[in-house]
Amino acid sequence: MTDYKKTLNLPDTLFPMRGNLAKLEPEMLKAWERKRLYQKIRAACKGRPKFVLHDGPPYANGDIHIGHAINKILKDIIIKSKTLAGFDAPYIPGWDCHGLPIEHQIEKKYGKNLPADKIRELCRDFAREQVEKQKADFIRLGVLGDWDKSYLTMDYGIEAGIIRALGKIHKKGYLYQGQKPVNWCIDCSSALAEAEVEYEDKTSLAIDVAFPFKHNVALAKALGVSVINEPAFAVILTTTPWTLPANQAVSVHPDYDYHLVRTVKGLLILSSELYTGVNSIRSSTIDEKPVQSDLGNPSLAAYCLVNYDLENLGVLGTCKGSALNLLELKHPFDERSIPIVCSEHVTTDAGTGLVHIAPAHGVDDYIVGQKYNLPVDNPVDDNGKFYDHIPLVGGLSVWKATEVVVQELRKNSLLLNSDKLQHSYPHCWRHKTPIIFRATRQWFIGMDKPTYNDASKNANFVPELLDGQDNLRNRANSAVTATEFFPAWGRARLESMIKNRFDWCVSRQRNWGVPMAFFVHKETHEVHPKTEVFLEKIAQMVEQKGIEAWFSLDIAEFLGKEAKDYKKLTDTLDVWFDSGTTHDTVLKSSEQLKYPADLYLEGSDQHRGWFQSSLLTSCAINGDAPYKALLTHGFVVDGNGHKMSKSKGNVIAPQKVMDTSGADILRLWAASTDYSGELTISDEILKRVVESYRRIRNTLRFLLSNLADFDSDSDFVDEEQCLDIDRYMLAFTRAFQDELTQNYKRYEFHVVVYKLHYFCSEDLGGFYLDVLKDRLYTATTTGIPRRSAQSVLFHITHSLVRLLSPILSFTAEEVWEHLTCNTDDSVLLHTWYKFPPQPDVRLLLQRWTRLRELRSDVQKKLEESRAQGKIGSSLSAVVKICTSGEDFALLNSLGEDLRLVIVVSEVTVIQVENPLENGIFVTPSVHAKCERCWHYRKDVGCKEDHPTICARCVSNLFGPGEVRRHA
RNA sequence: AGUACAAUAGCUCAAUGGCAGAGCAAACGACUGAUAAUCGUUCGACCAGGGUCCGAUUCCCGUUGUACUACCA
Repeated sequence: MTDYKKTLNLPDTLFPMRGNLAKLEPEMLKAWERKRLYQKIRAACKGRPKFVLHDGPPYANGDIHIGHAINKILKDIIIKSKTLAGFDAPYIPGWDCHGLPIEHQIEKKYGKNLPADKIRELCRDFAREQVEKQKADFIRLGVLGDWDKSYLTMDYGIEAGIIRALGKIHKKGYLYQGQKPVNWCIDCSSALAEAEVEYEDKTSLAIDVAFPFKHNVALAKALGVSVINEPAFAVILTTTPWTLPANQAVSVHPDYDYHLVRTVKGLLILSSELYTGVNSIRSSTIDEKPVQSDLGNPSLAAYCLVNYDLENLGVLGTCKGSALNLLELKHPFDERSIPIVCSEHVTTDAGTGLVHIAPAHGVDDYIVGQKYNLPVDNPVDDNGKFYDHIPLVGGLSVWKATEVVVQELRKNSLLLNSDKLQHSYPHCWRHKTPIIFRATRQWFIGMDKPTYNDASKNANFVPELLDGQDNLRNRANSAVTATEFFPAWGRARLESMIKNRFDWCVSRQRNWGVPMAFFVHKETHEVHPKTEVFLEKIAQMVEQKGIEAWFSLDIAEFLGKEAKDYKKLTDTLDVWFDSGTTHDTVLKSSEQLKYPADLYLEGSDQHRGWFQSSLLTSCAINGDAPYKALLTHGFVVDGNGHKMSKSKGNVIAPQKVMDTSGADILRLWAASTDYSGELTISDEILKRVVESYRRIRNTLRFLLSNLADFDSDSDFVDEEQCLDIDRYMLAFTRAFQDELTQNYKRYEFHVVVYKLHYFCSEDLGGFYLDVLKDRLYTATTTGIPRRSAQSVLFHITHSLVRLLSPILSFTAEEVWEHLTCNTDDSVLLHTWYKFPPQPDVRLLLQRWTRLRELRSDVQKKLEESRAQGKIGSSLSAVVKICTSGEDFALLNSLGEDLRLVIVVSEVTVIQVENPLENGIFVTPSVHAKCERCWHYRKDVGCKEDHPTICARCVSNLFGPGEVRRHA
């Protein structure tokens, strides 16, 4: 008996079924580094149109988490797909290195009493360490980039660039100094950043204060009543009585209703809106006393009167808060007049519906103050004491002042109530003492300040884009209009943020940051008139020695005898300014990159952050956005849609996934998830990803294994000589590639993954390869039918490996090595596969689409027989198809090849007149099974010396080989 | 609390003001020439609720989640 298995062309490859990615990927990374792959790609892409994705610098602190991973992977997929699409797409990764979080790390480790230059030195070292750690992980993800020349915002050149950028913005007239309330710790004598504040319970004195109206006539008019001839008061509640000396207004909500209520203590303005708070304010009082019924609902006014122990003697009038706008009040213990203003931040869950406004002591107050042009006079010094010249409380600490204020109010009969209140209050994280809000001198970039220059000089700036005046807000607005957004809602988000944002406070009182390298006049605080010249000189010094050059600089060297009138500004820049100006310090100065970038890609939080800081600085400097398009991805959450936290224990570390499953699994996950919303990850999800990876990998393996003996130089069969099904699959794959490259272009990677997977399992595994196996294995090795199949498999593999490579970079490279046997080459050095020309494939596609449907109909019937135990393998079956019309013609046209498409041993197609007679009938074959090709054929044994094989095999083995036209 | 985005089968994704479509998983079966693979068949879903409409998975309200902002007199 002959072993016919040896006569078959069975699959053969060294490409392993299991990826063993965790082990192989690091080796491949070494190989990429060894052959300088990134630099090779740059050389190969030279002269092509550029596509610049500018890397938003992650903050150089802590190990990378899954959020970093998704961001870098998406960027990498884009860079690679753009390269394949024929662009020169460089990638220069960056890091954000200055700022408070790093300074904190150093303080935590070394204490906070180090000299400033030592802190900066330690910070610099720390940041460098962090960068190296993160860089190693990013590289491990398979992210290809110029890691040797990555940019750090603490590079001396960039530090100098930041100072120059500040100079440019200053020159345009956007920079100004102003007072703004900040968190202030009395014990630190310093401003605190948000991160240095913690909330704790504190007991404060809550007092209700009556502000006398100055003009009853105006009040009467507002209320629509004829006359008011008793003293009237607007009543406010405050838990910080010490802020009353800085009071500049009383605010009402424009849409709330307000009553003028008669009491024995005078006429009081109180809101008649429903009280919506829980009884947190003086609850004991409320519980004990019934709410006055003649006011009807439990309104704020009703609650207040109960608290004040006053009887409602009648409501004289009612009006909307907006009607009270700009009425004049008398300050309760100062001679000043103050206005009533309107503000949306007034609420009904506590107080009177009227709020005392001290712009120097509260952010909301400050905002309202800006709107109404109220002065930001701050009466409190660095140590929390009122300045000596302040009446009543001069020289007192704010806490002492509280008592004095209360006494004064009581004396003036303007105190309606006072009570102790426990509430959450900000405290200094170091001293654990209550902080205060206090306005200090800060530097701002003005959103609405007119641009100071003639715009015509600026090549990029298009004045007609501006909506109205040339200022930063309008410039930013126009720039947003000119930007493309993925997904589209990003535009509305950025737009509304630009519209509503306040001036950008760019100064910080910290050590680890780029200095605002100004000389300011000791008396007037004005910057030196020659600032422009100085800044350039300083920038040159910083270029040599880093920011330390400024801090160690001798003022006399610069200013000579003027030095005594000026001081060096010790403020540093908000770290967002550093990253926000990378379009100026990195894009413009790099030979590889260009301004503006084609794309910025970050998490959705960066609408508030980097997207905006970059937009503002670029609009200030250039008049337009530093990017043509913005792409946003969501945050990573767990399988239940909840955010990851250590305490919940649902954190998935990218390092762990890479070390167990491999980076390609993480990449496939990242690509398969729709990033426009939140991205879910869990062990189950990863398990599914691994399974889907295996499917793709196995398909590639099968393709490779059937190309083992195929030499593309000598064995290629021209398209027109290929069998019908091969020509169909070629056309199909071309269309498939076109679709996928479009999906790549639109950044729809999850669609790419889905389609790739479908293609591998349905189009290839479930159809084409299934049909092809017989021909590949049993046909004459070098005959046209087999070479035709291999030619198309070659095209498919080359197309597929490229389509995979932006996502499954490691696996694609591994395939590439097996496919080309060239270890110097890389799939990433190529562009999308160029298929041979194939004119007019419409009919071809149509025919086979229908054939596949009919094939699937037969398979259902086969399964029925199989379930009944009539047949096992589909080759053990004989099929009779009764049909009519086009289907008959189509099936019949395949002739003998039809059974090979359906993968059964025998098919007869019968034309019927009546559609009711349509049907598919399956019976077991009565013939012997050919030992070689496993078909059940009547002609098995037709050759005497080979009694166990069929005629087809005989011809393939000893004759001219079988003839096939269709499949 | 406000704003934005999201919600479809166990998982990842589609489509649609008029029968909700895939792949994976699962179940069953076949094969043993892709074999820790492969092929086939089957099973399975519109966020609870309310509204607009002849009709809602789709539009509106609400719920839940996420992000940003505000946490306050």
